Amino acid sequence: MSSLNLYDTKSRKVSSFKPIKKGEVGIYLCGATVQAPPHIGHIRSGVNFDILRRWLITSGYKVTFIRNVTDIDDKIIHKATHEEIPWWQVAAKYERSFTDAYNKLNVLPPTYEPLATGHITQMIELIKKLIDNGSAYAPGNGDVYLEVTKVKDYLSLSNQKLDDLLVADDADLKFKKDPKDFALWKAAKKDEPSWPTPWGDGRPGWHIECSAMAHAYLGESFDIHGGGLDLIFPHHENEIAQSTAAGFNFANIWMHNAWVTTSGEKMSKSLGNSLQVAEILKKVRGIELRWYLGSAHYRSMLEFSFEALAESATAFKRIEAFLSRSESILGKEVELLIADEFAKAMNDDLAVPQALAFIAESMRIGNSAAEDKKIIAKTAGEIRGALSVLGCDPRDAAFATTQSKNGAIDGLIKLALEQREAARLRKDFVAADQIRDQIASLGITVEDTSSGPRWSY
RNA sequence: GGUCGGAUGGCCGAGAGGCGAGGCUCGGGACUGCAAAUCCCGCUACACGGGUUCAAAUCCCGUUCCGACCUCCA
Repeated sequence: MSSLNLYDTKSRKVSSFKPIKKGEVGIYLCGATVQAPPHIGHIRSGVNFDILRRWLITSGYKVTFIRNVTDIDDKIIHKATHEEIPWWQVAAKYERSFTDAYNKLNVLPPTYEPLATGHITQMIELIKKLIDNGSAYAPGNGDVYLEVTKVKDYLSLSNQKLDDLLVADDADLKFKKDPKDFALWKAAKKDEPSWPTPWGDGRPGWHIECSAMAHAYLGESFDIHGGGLDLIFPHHENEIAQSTAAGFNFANIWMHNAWVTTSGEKMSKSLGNSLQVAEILKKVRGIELRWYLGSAHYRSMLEFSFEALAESATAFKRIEAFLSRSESILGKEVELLIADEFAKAMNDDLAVPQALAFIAESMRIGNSAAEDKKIIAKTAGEIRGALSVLGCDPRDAAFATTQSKNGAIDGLIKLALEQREAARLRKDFVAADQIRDQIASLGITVEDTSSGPRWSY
């Protein structure tokens, strides 16, 4: 069996994955800033990294997966002020909407999901360390800045030069030694939430939380750090700066997922609510949305359209139908198998599109096999195994439906179908079709097969 | 200005020197009382202009267009 190769943003190459500790993987994923409900771009990131995680688990690794929640930032404060409610109510509300979206798309809960505001102590410790070793300074206005010119290899992740960066027009030159120095800690403005520190009351800068929490849960060095493309600079660059300035090795490899785009552009708030996860789930099931979001390679832009989503859902239903047909032929639940070809695709930097081609080919073989149980068990098993890694196993409890498995209903349908079979035998097709139509109007599909009628919800 | 990605058939979406990934849609056929499902066949694409090569969607040079980031961002 092949072994895992992953693309690293820093080296810009695909190379063999070597965990720091044999058999174990530590992953830190930048999660949501909970200031609005999730749109499908946010959740694509969750799905992409969930596929990575599931593949690592399937490959035999013990995975520690940390995904943070940023529950304090400018927008949260702004929204709280605007809505006249405490900041933590804003954060809690949207944190729940993210959790709900993750659950509906079968994104596994992280091993731990730390909140930024729960780790102020760790942040203060880290900042102290940075001040003590001369990497950071507190100019007396209550802020603490990291001195970027003192950081070795600053901007190596995004491959930029410090001098090439555009300087923000409103850069504070009164207290900053260099306009590109960034805040580790921000002094509290009037009526803002704050925490006491040796430098005065304030709140965390944007990047310090991830350095502090990754350190707290994964240690000084860990395997994979992930997030969306736009986090490369400044967020991840600054995380690296803070962590390495503190003497940590930090992340070994960096993985970034690409956007969900609309009309070729990154999603923006101007699109309104239509692309929020909750809205899309009114049109398709969670498993279908997940299938769609996971189907493109994680480093490729995914051009969203409702048409493409609907087509994708159609394709997925075919696979589901194949699995349930297989179950009825086998007379038992399909066993999960991992095919070599599927593993090979996944090991190649999670080449999901190749994996999908494998699924399509297996399904063709399975469908052509009539009722050959050996072939059905293999193809259906390998397909279910693949779906499971992709988080789209229809039998996964996360997608449990409320469909009735009531014996009385099953019996009544069977009775109706017997009536229809009788009508068909006496060539009374008008009556037979009438029964089928009536059953169909209840949302039940009837298919005639060589071994009698088959029905499904 | 700097950094980084794109452009592939009706649509989505892989590939990165040599047998046309795959899916969806559409058309034809097989099967079927019909329908559905399934299978088979078809729809021969790689932004543009040069070049390298026996061979280029893929490599090189140039051009056009689109997008992302440059301290709010998945």
